[in-house]
Formats: sequence, structure tokens, C-alpha cells
Amino acid sequence: MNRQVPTLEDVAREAGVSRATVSRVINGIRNVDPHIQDSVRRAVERTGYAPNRAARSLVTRRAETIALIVSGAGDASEEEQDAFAARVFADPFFGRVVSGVVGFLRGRSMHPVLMFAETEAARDQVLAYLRQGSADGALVVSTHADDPLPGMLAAARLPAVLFARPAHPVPLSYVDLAHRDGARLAADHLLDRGCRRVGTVCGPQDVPAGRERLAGFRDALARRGHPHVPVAEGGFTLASGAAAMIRLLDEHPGVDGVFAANDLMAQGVCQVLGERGLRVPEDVAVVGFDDSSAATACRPPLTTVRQPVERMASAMAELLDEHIRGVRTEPTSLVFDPELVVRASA
Amino acid sequence: MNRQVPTLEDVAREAGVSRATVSRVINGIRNVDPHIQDSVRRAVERTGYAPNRAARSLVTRRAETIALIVSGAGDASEEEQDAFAARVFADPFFGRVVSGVVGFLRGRSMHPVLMFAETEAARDQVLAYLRQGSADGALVVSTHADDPLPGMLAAARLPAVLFARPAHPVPLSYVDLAHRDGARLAADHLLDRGCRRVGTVCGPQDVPAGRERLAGFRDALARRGHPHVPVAEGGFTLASGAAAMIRLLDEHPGVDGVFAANDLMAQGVCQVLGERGLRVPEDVAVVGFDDSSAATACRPPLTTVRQPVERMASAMAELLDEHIRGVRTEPTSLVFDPELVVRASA
DNA sequence: ATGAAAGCGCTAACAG
DNA sequence: CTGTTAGCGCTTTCAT
Repeated sequence: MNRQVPTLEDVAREAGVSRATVSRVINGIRNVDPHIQDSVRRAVERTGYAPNRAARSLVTRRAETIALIVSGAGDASEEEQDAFAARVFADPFFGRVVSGVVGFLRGRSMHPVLMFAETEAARDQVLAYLRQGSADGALVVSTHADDPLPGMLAAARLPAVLFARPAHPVPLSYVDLAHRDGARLAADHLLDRGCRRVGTVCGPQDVPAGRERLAGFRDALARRGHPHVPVAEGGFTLASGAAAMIRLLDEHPGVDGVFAANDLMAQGVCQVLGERGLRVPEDVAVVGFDDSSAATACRPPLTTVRQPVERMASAMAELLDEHIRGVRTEPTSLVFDPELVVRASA
Repeated sequence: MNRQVPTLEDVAREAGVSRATVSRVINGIRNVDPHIQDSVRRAVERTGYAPNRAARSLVTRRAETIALIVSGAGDASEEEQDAFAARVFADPFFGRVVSGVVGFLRGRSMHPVLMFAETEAARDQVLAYLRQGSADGALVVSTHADDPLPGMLAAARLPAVLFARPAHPVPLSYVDLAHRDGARLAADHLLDRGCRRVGTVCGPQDVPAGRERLAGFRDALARRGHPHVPVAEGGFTLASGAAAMIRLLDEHPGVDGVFAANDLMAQGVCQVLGERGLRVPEDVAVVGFDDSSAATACRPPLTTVRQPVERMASAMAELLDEHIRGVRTEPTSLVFDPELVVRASA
């Protein structure tokens, strides 16, 4: 059997024209006789031709591929890297990012290559991958404040767009959410429903999202006469949220409203409350953040601040596409608005 | 500034040898004077050379890339495709697959391209992608019984390995779990802890995993004197598990043990039980399946049948690698053993 | 052991 | 509007 894939040459012969003409038709370049276009298309059909991407890349210098990178900061061992990957994907957040990116790429004949950059070596690999043209650009989701990758990408002048503003300024485009506004939405909702002593299980304070959500929450409360806010810090995971809630409750037994900086932690908060015999929302109202799948999986379903992750990820991919095509050259930031989703928890 | 990436030519000039020699050194081919090897390596260092993957692919006919495909069966609209992607990634299961695959690929200079194949067009794209050599093979996770992709892959004689045995026989390698054994583990545990009236929220009966888990559960119970098993079918999602549990409870109010065919459904089962005022495990014991993140997120934490997804995914990648390299030619199946993980729910 | 040379399949000037 | 031609950067015989 003939595993030989047909080439341009074959199609050209079949259609009785030159390679160049076939190439023009394939790439949709005008200035080709409609008649010939037709016969070429038929020849393509007959031969089952599909352009060889490597050959095309070699001359166009485009890989039609982008790297979707989840990067950390550490220098992890093999096992830690596996654990990192596992943890990352256990968080429903990343699935939404992937989904948004794929949504944009679909039909654009661009494909995402998944990469993890948790170690020095992995970061170098990512750089090499991009520099050798295996991918045209990078979409990066950092999980740590001191992730060196964005800086490396910028220094190498490689097209890259970040999800969320980096902790340290870097001349790269990014998409982000108006975290402060989101936190304010949560604060106002808690106050409006009558909570008098509200606290928060905030996120890690070394990442902007964690900081901003806390700052926004405090601001909003201060503006409405609550200068002091009980706070316990978590790490954006369910377990850390539960642990933080235990501390919060121990120090401030009277809280009647809690804002958790993401849904996973809010779920942990609800579990702790349940174990303490406190009802949600009757005894303590809980507001989450993200509107991830954890929000609906939680009992009771979470009132939460929706972050349009899919749209943000899609916009991120679009920004990158523009940078790659060269239609956008300056670093740009796109900040999305959050939205309150009211369910049963508050 | 010089964005021009150095080529083999540059390195050769720098080292004072021919391109061929540099190529040999880079690709670790013996028969090169150790002395020259050294000077070449230094030249590579100095120039910061990284081989151009497209050029290499063009001649080796290897992309060093594999497609990681999540495929369905339908012919969905754009929005449905987005929803599909979102749903797929909301399931912690896929994250574990990705994690296992990445774990195997790491350090092997192979990279996974993420693809979704929910529509006719998407499937054709996948085929074209592989046939034009953009990827050397495919890892496919089907979500539906009548997914045509495996058959297409086999017919095109493209290297491919499946996660889970396909519903309809296809001459492709796959990795799978001994589902029946897993279900038996669950049944025995429930019986051993004293449950007398056990039922099950089973998975979709058109996919082998759903069927096998139910069959195994029934067999085990029958063998221990329980010929009749209350059953309600779910769709492997939390909501469907909850709905199934409601039906099960309505028809068989006396159940004191439930086996849910995956953790997500088990979580739904626990929620329903909680809402009915039934305690887990005191009134009704619950056993899940998978040992996914849902198992620990659940209250109480789930006793469950562990499926070593990461190891399975890693093995799947290894099988594919062997098929690609040609060291394995016959379709092969690798079946892993499940393991009972006892937590609080049963 | 090393180099010269011939492509891999495609696009993009450049002619015509 | 179409064909000819010259590479893209690399690997791989084939000589030497």
C-alpha cells in the first residue's frame, strides 16, 4: 500500500499546471483563472492532498502553532513537576483558559502546544522552542509572582501575552480582570444583605490578583463604614481555604459574612462552616470569586463574582495573533469587568 | 538588533567544519573526532544555535509532536464545541490525563498539541493534521461510544493509542482499567462494612467503562447473595449523579449503600443524601470511582476506587512512542489494576 | 572521519 | 494570469 503522501508536484501534474499555481490556489491568492482554480481544486480532491506543514513553515517562517505555557517559579524535581501539572489541571480555572484559547484558534488553523515551565531547564526549553520557530508565540499563565519566564520572553523579543498582569512590570501584553471592582461587588452584596461583621479569606498576597481582591474588598468596606476587616490568607486551594476559615473563625467567632478570593477556597469555607454547625447563608453568608465549576458543585451553590475566563483567554489568543501578524506592536492590556452571580450562599 | 537565528551554516563556519559534521555532533552520531566534537559544541554555545525544527522535520519526516485529542461523536455548533471543551476540562479526569502525558513527554523533546474533535470538520482537520505530518501520532480520549475518530485513524494507518477500550472494536492499541475488578472492590467493601441493601448510580451504558462497572458490581453482589441491584443511570457528571440518586431513593428508600460509577456522581449522591437528612456513611455508605480531586473535595471525603490515570496516560504515551518509532507494530492493550482507597464515606 | 552535494515540499520573486 | 527558479535549514548518501 502507498503511504506516500501526495505533494504539490503530484497535484500540479494531475491538474496540468505548475506547482506555483497550485500553491496560489491553496493559499487563496487571487489572480488565478477561476477555471483553473476549479480544476486544481478537483485535483486536490482526487489526490487527497494536504500541504506539508514543515515545508511551508520552512519558507514562511511561521509554525502556525502557539505555545500555551503554564509556568511557575521554582526549580522543581521531576516528581514535583508532575505534581505541579496535576495540581494545575485539578483547578477548574485552567480548563476554562484552554477552552477559551481553543475557541479562538478553532478554524484559524493554529494549534496550541501545551508546555509546563516549572524549572530552569524547562524555561530554557520553552525559549529554545520559540526561538527555533517551533511556535510563533506564547500564551503564558503564571502561577507565581516571581516567575522569570515573562521577563525572559520579553528580553528575547518573542511574541507573548500573559494571563493577568505580572507581579513585576514587563513590557508584554496581558489580559486581566478588574479585581478591585469584583471585590467591591462582593463587599456590597454582603453588606446589602445585612451582614454586619464580614471577613475575608484572601488569596496569596504576593500575586496581584490576591492583593487587588483584598484591597478592593477593604476599600469598599471602609467606604461603607467598616474600617477593620478580619483577614485570613489562603493559597487559592480548597484545603488552604478551609484552613484559613478555621483561623478566621477562631479569631473572629462572630463573623456573619465571608468573602473568599476564589471559589475553591469558598468551597473550603462552606465545608468548615458546615462542620461547625453554622448554616450558609443564614448564619454566615459566603461569596466566592471566579464562578468556576466549584461554584455550582458547592453546597449551597455559591454566590460569586464571575470572571469571564473563557472570553479573557480568547482575547489573549487574539492579542497574540495580532502581535504575531505584526498588526499590533505595542504591549497592550485588556481589562475585563467582573459580574456578580447570585446563588444560594449569600 | 539581530533577530536572525543562527543556522547550522553559522555554527559550521564558526567551528571551521562542514555543516554535515555539525549535524552529526548535534544528533549524537558517532564517528566524529572527539576533538572536533568539542569545538563544535563550543561553537554551538557561542552562537546560541538551536536547530530549526521545520527544516529537520522536512527531511526526517518526524514532527516530534503528538496530537492529544479529546473527541466526541456529534456534529456540534461552534457554541456547543466551546461548551464541550469547557465541560471536558471541568472534569478533573482530563487534567490527570494531560499530566500523565506531559510527564512521559518531558525530556523527550516531544510536545503535545491539544485538539478537540467534536465535529465532522474537526475530525477531518485532525486527520489532515496527522497525514501532513504535523504530528507523528495521536493519543485519543473518546467521550462517546460512537466516536468515529478511532476508526478513521486506524483506516488511515496513522499511529494512535486510545485511552480506554473503544465501544466498537478497532485495531488500535489502548490502555484501560480493569473496571470489573474495581466495581467488585466497591461491592465487597460495601458488603463488608455491613450494608444490606446496596444500589448503584451507574454510568452511561453505551460506553464500556459504564457497562463494565455496572456488570462487575452486579456480579460481585450476586456472588454474595444479592441477585437484585437497584440501579439508576447517570452521565458521569455531578448533576446527573444527583438526579439519579433522587430517582434511586424514590424507588428504593431503604438503600444503605451506594456505589457511584465515578467521583463526580458520588459527590452528587452525597449532596442529595445530605439534603434528605441522611448521614454519610451512617445511614447510607457511598463509594465512588476514580479517586479524582472530587473525592477529596467531597464532604465527607469519598471512599473510592482509584484509577491510576496518570500512570495510564503515561503508558499510553509510551505505547504511542513505540508505535511511532516502529518498535511496536501490533495493537496492544495495557490493562491497569484499580485499588480501593478508604476514606470517610464508606 | 569528514566534506560535497542532493534533495525534503513548499513559497515567493521574477519573468513572461 | 501563469510558469520558472531559487532557496528556506536540515539530514543523508556518497565520495574521499
